Amino acid sequence: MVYNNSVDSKPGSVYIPPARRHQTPRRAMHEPAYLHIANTIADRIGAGEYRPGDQLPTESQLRREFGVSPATIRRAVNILLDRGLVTTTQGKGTFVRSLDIGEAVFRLQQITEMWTGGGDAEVLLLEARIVPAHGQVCFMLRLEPGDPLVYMRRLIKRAGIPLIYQVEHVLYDEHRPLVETQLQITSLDGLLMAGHAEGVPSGRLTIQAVSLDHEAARQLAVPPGSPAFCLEHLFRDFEGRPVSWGMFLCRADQFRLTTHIGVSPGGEEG
Amino acid sequence: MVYNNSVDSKPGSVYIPPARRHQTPRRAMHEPAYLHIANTIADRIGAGEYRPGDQLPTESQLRREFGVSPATIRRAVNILLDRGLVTTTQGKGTFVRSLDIGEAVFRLQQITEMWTGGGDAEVLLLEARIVPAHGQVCFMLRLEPGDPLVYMRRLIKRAGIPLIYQVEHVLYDEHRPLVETQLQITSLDGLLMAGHAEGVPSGRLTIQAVSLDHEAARQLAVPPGSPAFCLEHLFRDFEGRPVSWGMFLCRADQFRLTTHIGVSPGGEEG
DNA sequence: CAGTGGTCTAGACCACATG
DNA sequence: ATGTGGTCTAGACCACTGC
Repeated sequence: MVYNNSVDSKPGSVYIPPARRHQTPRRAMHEPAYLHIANTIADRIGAGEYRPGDQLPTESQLRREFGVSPATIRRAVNILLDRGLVTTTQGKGTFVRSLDIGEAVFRLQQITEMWTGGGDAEVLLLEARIVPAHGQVCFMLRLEPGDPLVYMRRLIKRAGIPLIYQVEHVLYDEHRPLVETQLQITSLDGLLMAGHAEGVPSGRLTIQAVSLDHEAARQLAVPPGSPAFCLEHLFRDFEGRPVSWGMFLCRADQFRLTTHIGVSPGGEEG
Repeated sequence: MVYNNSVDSKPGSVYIPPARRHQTPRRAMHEPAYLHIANTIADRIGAGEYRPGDQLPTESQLRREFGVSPATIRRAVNILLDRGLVTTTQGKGTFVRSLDIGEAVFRLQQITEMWTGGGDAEVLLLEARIVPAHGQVCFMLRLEPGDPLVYMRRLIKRAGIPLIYQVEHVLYDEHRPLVETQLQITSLDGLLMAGHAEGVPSGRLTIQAVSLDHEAARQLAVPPGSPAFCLEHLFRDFEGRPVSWGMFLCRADQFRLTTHIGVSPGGEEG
């Protein structure tokens, strides 16, 4: 079957006629069945009805209980699977996982929301000039020492409080309008969009704890040696060549990452 | 339709006969079609074939191109969706997203792997005693001041290097065998399983940058004031009551979190 | 061998957006 | 009204596990 006929709707088929199709016997409407099923099972796990190590009802049993097709059950189980609540092994069954700290994932969005949430944040361009590459920058951006690149420093403030001190190196290439674009970025949206320009499809981010040096501490208005998150970023173009490298230094007293493991706390209806 | 007949296999149905069923015309075999399609599209985005803002081919076009059913295309698009590569809006289409730093997610597994990867890590129980609750612990575990709880300190070393200094408070309840279990945990697997015992289905984790105080710095063999990751954990039982609160202090020079955004770098076959 | 999860099909119906 | 994504069905086939 090549499956290239146009988008169906030939009357008289192998389908059950529209008679007695459940219009919306759904529980709260506008919640898909697969989501409802996934949430229901998750709630049972959270309530201890299904305990870690237990085998879940088989998909046949589940589809009988919920009265849906196999595919819908499969989709629900897949959701639980990548929520980390269960494991499945083919031929054996689906089992409730015990809680593993390693499952936790932290979303960087929590940090970016800090300066996109309220509209009163501002970006100050402290410095921007063309400098010759040297030291570690050469290695990160794969440049020869002396190659020109754009060096920039920015400060992000909110309600008068400095939050983030950013240092960035960008490839200097007169064939790309990158530089002009970069220099003008004193808006927030621009800083969030990686590379701040088109042609950047991928990047690597690293976060670690650091102590602030004198200059960074001065800009962030904290004592030297204060702790901070260091968010290092490296962006590449379509050919995989690095085009931008830098770091965001985030005051530790202003930033934290929080997440939940196991059954989510915002457990709505059951 | 109640859909409770047993698991099918009645011969002679509405299905196309096994004649000319593609056994494995799959590209590298053992790769599902939906995954292959998702990866193929992701590669095109990474190569700049589909640019940010562009509309992807409609699902009808895609299913013609790949010769699969609508459901398979949908599944592939869903994968791209929660990889953050595209957005979909009903009635309009599927569009390539421009890279957003906020999309990044960091997996805590990177940290736990540090002491589960090699087998030469060890856990030292520095202290364990029953103390009356006081101060912030009362608030976190919802206790009255003076209520008994178990106070523990542990040190995780690897290859002789101290990596993590852990402080933990656990509810003292003689009806639960929690205490005995807790005290014996000097193994790594036990530390990873949240709550270290059954009955803990959910938890909250927070990570932030801190400066080490004298005691922590001494245990970790670094100068006081050195930076560190502070991983705070709070676990709850099936009724939602907090049962355990503590923190892992991780030497900054030993731990970092790395992630990738956009098209993944380990892009295999195209 | 039967039971389980994993994949896929060929449609249908719905909700939404646009001209 | 047409085209888009979003959901779902009824059933098939496959791979794996365990008896």
